[in-house]
Amino acid sequence: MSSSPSGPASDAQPLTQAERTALSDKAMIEAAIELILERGTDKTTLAAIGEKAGYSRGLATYRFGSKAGLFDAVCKSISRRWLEYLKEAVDGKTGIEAMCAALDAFLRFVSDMPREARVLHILYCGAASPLSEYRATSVNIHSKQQEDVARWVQEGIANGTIRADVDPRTVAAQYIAYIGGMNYLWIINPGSIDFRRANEEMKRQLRLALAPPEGRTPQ
Amino acid sequence: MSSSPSGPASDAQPLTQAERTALSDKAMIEAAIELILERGTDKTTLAAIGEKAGYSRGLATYRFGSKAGLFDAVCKSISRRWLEYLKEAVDGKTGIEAMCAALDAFLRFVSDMPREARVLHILYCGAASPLSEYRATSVNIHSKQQEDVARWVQEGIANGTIRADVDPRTVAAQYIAYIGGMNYLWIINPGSIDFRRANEEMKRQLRLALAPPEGRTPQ
DNA sequence: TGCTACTTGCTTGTCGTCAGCAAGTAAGTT
DNA sequence: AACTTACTTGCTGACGACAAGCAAGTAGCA
Repeated sequence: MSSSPSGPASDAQPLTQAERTALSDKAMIEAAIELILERGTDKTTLAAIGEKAGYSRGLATYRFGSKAGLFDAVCKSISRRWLEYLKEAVDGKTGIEAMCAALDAFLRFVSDMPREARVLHILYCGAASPLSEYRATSVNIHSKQQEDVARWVQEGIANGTIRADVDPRTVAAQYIAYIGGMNYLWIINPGSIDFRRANEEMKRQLRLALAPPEGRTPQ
Repeated sequence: MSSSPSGPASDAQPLTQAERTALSDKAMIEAAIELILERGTDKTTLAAIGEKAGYSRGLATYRFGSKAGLFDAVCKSISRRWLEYLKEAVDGKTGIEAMCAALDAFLRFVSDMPREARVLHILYCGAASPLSEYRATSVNIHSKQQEDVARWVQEGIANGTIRADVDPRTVAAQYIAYIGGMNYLWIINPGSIDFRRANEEMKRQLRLALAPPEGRTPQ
């Protein structure tokens, strides 16, 4: 705002059109994250986002079409980063091990990028409202994650590390619900949750609840 | 709107002031619930609430002070009804039995009053936003519920129905998180959740995870 | 009981702000 | 130089919030 009168990158050689949009997109998404953290979604205006990003008040609307469109983009941007954490942690694991690894990955994500984790959840919450224009994004991400977890459970059943009488889809829903719910409690009242301890406890309970009755059956 | 030109109760003897406000309050909260279900919080206007309730566009603002004030009132109104369900179901129970009874109560609440359950969750979601003016309400309710659950766990430990090495506060947070998370998944994508089945599964897992290692220790 | 002063419930007029749009300007591309 | 794309500016309708006014209920006093 003070150093660069014509935008956030006025120096050096000219940028290509693609580079320009990528730059302004990124700046606006970053600005949106900060403003949502500060004021929440309601009190964040498209004009403020554009200007905080170093552009005009109109750019956010022009680029993303609407407030919901912009939030959708922020949602997708942060989700992508979270999925990288998840992918790396789970890698080839299955069954209970995959579920525990995912819990750890989530804890790491929340520790490394608390701002993004917070904003992502705030946006997911917005998706609970009827007629929400980015509900589809939330549904897709949650469905995909549920499917992933259900597959881990199924594989765990197949190789004998998970008792055979649980329903993979139900367990998956419970698992995703637990993570989302903890995140909510942490967001509205951070002091009341010992996230690390809850995670350790949860891993223990997963083993207790999902392991086959008497030691491993021979695989 | 069609039958009563001067409000929702134009017939019979005149009402006292207190009765009049009670009536209009109730009408507006009911109207708000319907509109939130239809359009979500963002697209519900104070004017629409007042008019749907059979009054003027200005009454909702006048009575509740602001949009947030109105949502806070709706939140409290529905919470009160939910707590009645909870109280009746749990009654004098403790430990795992109380936790299972509360799960059943929640399922019953969602079945009996799906509209209210939905709206309550939508409002709780709104409380996740920074600067939310009814966040305090959500925090209070969730804290109180967490304390209740922690007490059940503690009592369960005391009478030997719950293993002694769990942390009541942590278990309580997980339990509340689970319920809230399931509610969210159900709201954004009702088809993907078999609520009843998940409940049965959850009750089984609570018993597995919280019961003492080898049968009951003598109380 | 009837009259008057006062309080409270509710409505209408108005203002500032914001999302969204359309027309215009500047920067990059061929 | 002609064209496309990135971005800005001017504008409008809608909404939240407020304030002034009207009407219905209440209380004091004969």
